[in-house]
Amino acid sequence: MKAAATAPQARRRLSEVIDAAAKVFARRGYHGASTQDIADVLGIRQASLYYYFDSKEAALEAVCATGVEDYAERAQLILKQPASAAEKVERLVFHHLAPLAERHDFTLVFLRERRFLPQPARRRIRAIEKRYERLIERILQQGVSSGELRADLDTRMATLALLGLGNSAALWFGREAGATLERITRSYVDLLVRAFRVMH
Amino acid sequence: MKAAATAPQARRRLSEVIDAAAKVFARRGYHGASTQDIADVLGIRQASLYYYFDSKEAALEAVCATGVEDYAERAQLILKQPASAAEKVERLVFHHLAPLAERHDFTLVFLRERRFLPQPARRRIRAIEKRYERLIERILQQGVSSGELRADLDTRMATLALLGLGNSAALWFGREAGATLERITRSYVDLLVRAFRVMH
DNA sequence: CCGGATTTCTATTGTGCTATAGAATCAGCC
DNA sequence: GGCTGATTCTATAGCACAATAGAAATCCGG
Repeated sequence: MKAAATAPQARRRLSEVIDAAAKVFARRGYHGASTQDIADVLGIRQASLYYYFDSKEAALEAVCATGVEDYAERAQLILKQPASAAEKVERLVFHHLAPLAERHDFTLVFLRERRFLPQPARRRIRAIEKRYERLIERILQQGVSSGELRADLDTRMATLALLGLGNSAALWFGREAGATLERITRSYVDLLVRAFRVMH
Repeated sequence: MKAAATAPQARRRLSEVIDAAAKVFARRGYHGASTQDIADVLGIRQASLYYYFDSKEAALEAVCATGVEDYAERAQLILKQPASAAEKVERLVFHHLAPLAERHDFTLVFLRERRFLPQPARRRIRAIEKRYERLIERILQQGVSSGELRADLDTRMATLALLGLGNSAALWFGREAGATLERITRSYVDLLVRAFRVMH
């Protein structure tokens, strides 16, 4: 980001530009998208974008950052809440999938294009991801300790499974007929809880 | 493909070229990769590639086709085999993950870059995918009918879950320390079987 | 309605890329 | 040892793209 825009109007315009970048990157991929494509969405000239960004890569980082933010914070809250392990898994899945409704493009760009970020930006983004992953794993370990989840649960693989399910849903969400957020959430929570909890 | 290469030597050389394309597309993404990059891997000139392919897009299709082929065939065999539903799920997962050992690049390119194929090629590839998906769903339905899997299982979502798990593993396989194919397979089979089967 | 700040514009530079055309080289066989 | 087809080469056309410089337009508080 170039200008330290603080005025609310400026902020809003900047977020419109980021939205446009997200839309274009999601549709065409980072390298397949041109800055001209983004400008077209906004109805401005290609060069005008450089008032908002120093580079195309900076635009990608802004989109990816929007795509990851909040995940770790929400997981942190869930970790601390007094609730059963099953409820915590449900909340994790719910909050993982919910952004698909309003920020689908950002999620897609984060998942597919973050690997093209230049090293420093990539590390910044990866740190947030890692924090989120660790929180999920701790929530599962909590469930194991309390005896609600199976003692022999491989919590690392379980974490990757939960993330894999959620992230894969992002890839076909909107193209899979009949797959509402509610149905996906219900199915996945059901699946994970059955797989994780102790028998009874 | 340009030349109808039939000599075994020519076939082998062509597959070397496709391997190189897979490697480069996997690393840099389709649009981020140049034909020069592929030529560099092979130690030949950029223009020489056009002896093997009519276009960069044709190279992508060849890689994607290699990435999907065999999946549907194997699922077809599993569907017909006399085995328990749990065993069939195990074989499905096993055969879904096994190619990661030898054809990781092809799998990655298929998963991430197939969407950039021109319409006709994309349809050809998608037809194979669809067939694979339908076979998985039929195997699950078979298990429901036989009473081995829960009667209230949402087989469509279960199919997407199985695929989502397997495909997400492809994305981090090789970078996740300690995650051998065997461990991943075991964890995922265990997870899915617990989630799908009737209580007891 | 003035003046500074914000936003968008025109114009351009330089680079990298896919793809084509046609020449040169190589391998095997008669 | 030269013919033949397969493979790789040189050279280049032609276009698209990211990014810069600096001028114009627009907006807003006083």
